[in-house]
Amino acid sequence: MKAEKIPDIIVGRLPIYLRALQRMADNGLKTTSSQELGEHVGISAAQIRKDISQFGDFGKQGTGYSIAYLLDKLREILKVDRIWEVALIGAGDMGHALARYQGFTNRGFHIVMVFDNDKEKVGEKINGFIIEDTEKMVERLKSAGIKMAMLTVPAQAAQGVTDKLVQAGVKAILNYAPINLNVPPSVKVQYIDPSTHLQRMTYYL
Amino acid sequence: MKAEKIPDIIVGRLPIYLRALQRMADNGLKTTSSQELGEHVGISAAQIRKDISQFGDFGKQGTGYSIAYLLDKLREILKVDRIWEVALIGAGDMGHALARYQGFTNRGFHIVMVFDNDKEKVGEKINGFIIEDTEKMVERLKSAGIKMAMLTVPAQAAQGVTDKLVQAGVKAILNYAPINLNVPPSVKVQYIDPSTHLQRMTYYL
DNA sequence: TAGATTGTTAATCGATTAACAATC
DNA sequence: TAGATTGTTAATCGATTAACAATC
Repeated sequence: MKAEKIPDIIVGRLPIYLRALQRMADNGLKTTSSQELGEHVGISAAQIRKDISQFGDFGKQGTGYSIAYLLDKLREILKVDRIWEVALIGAGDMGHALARYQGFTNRGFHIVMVFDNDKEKVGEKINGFIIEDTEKMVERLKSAGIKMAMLTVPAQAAQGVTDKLVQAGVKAILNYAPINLNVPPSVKVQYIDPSTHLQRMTYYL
Repeated sequence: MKAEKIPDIIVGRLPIYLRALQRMADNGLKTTSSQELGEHVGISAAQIRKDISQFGDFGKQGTGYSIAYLLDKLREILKVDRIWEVALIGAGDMGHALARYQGFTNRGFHIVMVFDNDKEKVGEKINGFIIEDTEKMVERLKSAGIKMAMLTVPAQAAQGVTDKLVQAGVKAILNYAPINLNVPPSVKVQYIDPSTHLQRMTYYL
């Protein structure tokens, strides 16, 4: 185990391992090997061992990894051994789909607030949440100490909302708007843009 | 310009450049430089010049790049100088949101079919499309010659549907199900899993 | 014990950056 | 012309793979 700074590219693979291990556990498996896990996620066994060994000696020679133990450790490393409260900004179609999405449960996340700047929508209920006015967002996020947000507003509104999120102390943004966001280095952004993802594949067609 | 094989990591950045340039064009800008584009997308000027120069000499010393010309070239390279017909499999919340999504227009994609295996949903209309039965999917995709699909079915159904897509000749899959898909090397997959994306950020919180 | 598989080292491979001649 | 910026080369940096001693 090394205590040095872990490259971003390795951190990025851990959730993939976590997801595959979770699935193995759900299927009743008890142990796995770097070889087997690698086949599941399409990554070489050597790389998986190297990645995991950055954080500790979690395996056993001859038998591999205890799935339950490795799951625990990965959740701990990724800090998803707890539930993170997430704000959802933008109550359009995509916002609605995320508000109803079941896939956050057991993965460490829970939507607790929904905002929209459309006065017509404010006050409406969506999956049990009352849509709140974006004008009150900074105050609400600050007082609730929320660190994560999902952004499903139109592209032209995204940077403005982002500035407010940063101001409110949000440190991680999952951005569905098809635009690059400008944030200070202390704030992380992940991008989900279906068109961009599709365009990564058309080159090969 | 080199005619050699282009690394996947470079191809993956082109849609980001394309999106930023599109935005500049929308804002009425005519030319840009690797420096300026780099500031927009958070990539070094040197890398942008190197990436672009893999495909040709599209810039001019002293003045930079014509935005319109570079847009044309990037669209051509990425093969989004045409409209790709895309099938949507899974008419749940996420499927509905994608069926209504406006962001595919002008980016090279058009949803033309929607499938679901729920007999209750089959026949229903969603954004003008009639939801079709997954049983008829392979035949329908084959005869329409569709090469791209978006998958928004539950995780436990995803691999089965994927096998049928591959059988139908689909070569690019945008997978929203939180599971790794097994496909032949000739088929490309891109993954969108909000929980995985969020978990890439919690490590830094 | 024999077989399997880890963690780690060294070698290889690939990607990024810095620098600058060419030239618009 | 002078200033700006490209395309490209060489240097640096980082990531992946192969191999194997350690050991369960």
